[in-house]
Amino acid sequence: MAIGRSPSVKDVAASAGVSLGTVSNVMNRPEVVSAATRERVERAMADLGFIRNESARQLRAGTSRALAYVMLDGSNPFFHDVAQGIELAAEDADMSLFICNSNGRPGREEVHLDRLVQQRVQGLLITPVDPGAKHLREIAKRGIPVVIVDRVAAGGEFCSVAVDDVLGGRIAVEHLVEQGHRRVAVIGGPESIGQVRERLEGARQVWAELGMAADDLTFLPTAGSTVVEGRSAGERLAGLPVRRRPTAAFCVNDLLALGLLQQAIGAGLRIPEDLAIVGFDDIEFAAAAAVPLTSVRQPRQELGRAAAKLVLDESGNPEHRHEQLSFVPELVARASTVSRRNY
Amino acid sequence: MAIGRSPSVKDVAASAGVSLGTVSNVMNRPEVVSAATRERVERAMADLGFIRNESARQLRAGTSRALAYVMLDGSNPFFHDVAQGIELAAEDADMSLFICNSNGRPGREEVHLDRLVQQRVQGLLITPVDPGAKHLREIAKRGIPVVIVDRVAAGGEFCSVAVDDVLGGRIAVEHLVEQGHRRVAVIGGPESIGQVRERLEGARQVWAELGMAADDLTFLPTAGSTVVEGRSAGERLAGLPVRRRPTAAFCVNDLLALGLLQQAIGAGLRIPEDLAIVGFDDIEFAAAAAVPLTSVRQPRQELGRAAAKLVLDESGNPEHRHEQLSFVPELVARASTVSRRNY
DNA sequence: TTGTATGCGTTATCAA
DNA sequence: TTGATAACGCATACAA
Repeated sequence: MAIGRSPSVKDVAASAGVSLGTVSNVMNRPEVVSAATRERVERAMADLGFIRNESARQLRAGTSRALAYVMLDGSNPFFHDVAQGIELAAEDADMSLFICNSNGRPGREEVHLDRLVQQRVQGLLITPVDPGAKHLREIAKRGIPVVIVDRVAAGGEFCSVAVDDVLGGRIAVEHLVEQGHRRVAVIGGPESIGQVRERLEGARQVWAELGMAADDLTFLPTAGSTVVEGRSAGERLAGLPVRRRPTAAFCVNDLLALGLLQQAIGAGLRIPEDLAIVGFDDIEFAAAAAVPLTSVRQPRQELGRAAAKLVLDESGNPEHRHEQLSFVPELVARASTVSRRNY
Repeated sequence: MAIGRSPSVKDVAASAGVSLGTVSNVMNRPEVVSAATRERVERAMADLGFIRNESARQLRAGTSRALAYVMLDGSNPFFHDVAQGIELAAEDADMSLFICNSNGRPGREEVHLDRLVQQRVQGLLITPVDPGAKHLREIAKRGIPVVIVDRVAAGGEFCSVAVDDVLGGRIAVEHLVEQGHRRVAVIGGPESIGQVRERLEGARQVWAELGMAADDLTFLPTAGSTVVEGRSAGERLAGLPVRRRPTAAFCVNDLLALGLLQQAIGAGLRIPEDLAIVGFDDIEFAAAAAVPLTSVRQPRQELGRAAAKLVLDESGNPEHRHEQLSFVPELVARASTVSRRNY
């Protein structure tokens, strides 16, 4: 019964007493084979524990039935929600999804990309370290559909799916001004990240439009957008003289906001009375924070789903044209900016 | 220049004016080919943008150079840290890692598993929904190394890597008793999960050994181990009459603990004075909580690394014997159980 | 309806 | 040192 290697179509054919072509037909065009032989073949497959060898099928077909997503930062739950959206869309299309993580390192990103091209993935989704990197263009040139996720593809060379970050910055700061704040800090970094710049720009735009003094909008650059950086930003904030100290902070992502929140509470500040905080992304932990975090919500799963649909379209539809999809962010107000109780 | 499909060794051979075997040699045994031809071939490869087709190589080799990890719950950062550890070990062995997520659903798990077997992955790591499920045994029977992660493989059929959960429960509760607590709640669920039972058992063991009254250790079962469940457990706790209400809670994971923490703070309790809280896993968000969370630390990355080494060994070493590795958990005391300041 | 033959891209064996 | 050739497992065009 047990043979050393995995049983192949040939083994199944022999066992069922049919030719190898018939076995293949049972799998791929069952309607052309008679019920009797089909059943015989199916039993043989079950008996032998036959499982199709995907490599062989793929070699024959020229391409795989797999998509891949290279995410930027595995420690940020935001990307997992995006991945989940991609996964669901892939599932609908009967595709596999391989998830890789570059951790923000260009080198790792390239290693993953190389491997994925070797695997001949049918499509590639990526939140790149550098959206302008030339290896992305090279992959696209090979005919592999590439979709940029959570970044805008400059120059329209790729499809991309993102949220309107300028608008996101606008609604965050607009909300704070509505809550009565007149001195606001924008916290985030590094500035090399396009999103940081755009969210900051949105903040500045609306600040000016509302007639606020430019000096009262402080930008506090950080080395990264992590919890740790958020804490240290909080310390820097605390170091400012009281009369110039912002009464509210807009953090370019929730990790930063969570760090800031923690530091502020530890320092004895009341949230939002002493310091109001707005984050960005609305990850699950935002709502679950000790003081539930107001955040600019990105439709995380939808982002992923839409991106997956675009790769699939580019891969299958000869009429495909690149699109830059832009989603509208939405403010979710919670206790970190709005005090429920008035004492 | 541009040909429709990806260039193959044949194309490279033609372009370099050598035979296809020579091209293969350049890739796999460069020492046997003369410097001059090697260089010529390499230039041709670069010119054409040749990238080895992994499917073909794999078909030839019979197995892939990929490992896979099927994780149980993508929304729990714990599993991402484990995955990261696996990834690092895979990288060292020059292997790819495919990450899948069953989300606790047996059906998804099986779909992923099927696909991975079709891909002929070289080894499989999994935190299974049900460690006793027979499909795992079937995969192992095919000769694919299977390692159970974060669960103990009962019966020794597989290798497994886990933490001593009974001990984890012991040190958590021991710590609370040391802090002076005499009424403690253990929160977690569902009870079908072996770890929940074991951590609870450890708690009961040490409770008895320390001579405490059995009645004063309350088990509060939950439907799952999520932030939301933690919050609702907090509400149930608050509903208990004050004199029977526990002064401390041991949650079987950090997500629960974070939810409980949030609910308790929202209800105006002081942490740890009114309620002390211990979590389990020590995920990154534990330290970053508003009140930093005391937690039973699992060596998350180490778990992953060790698991990967075991699959690799099982795959390559004919002398391989199954092992059940057990790591020792460690208490990380933070502000949620120990008040720094005495007013 | 079923069988036979060919090729996908790679590696390895053997001969030159 | 290099070249020719077979084989991996599957899908398909074509023949029977």
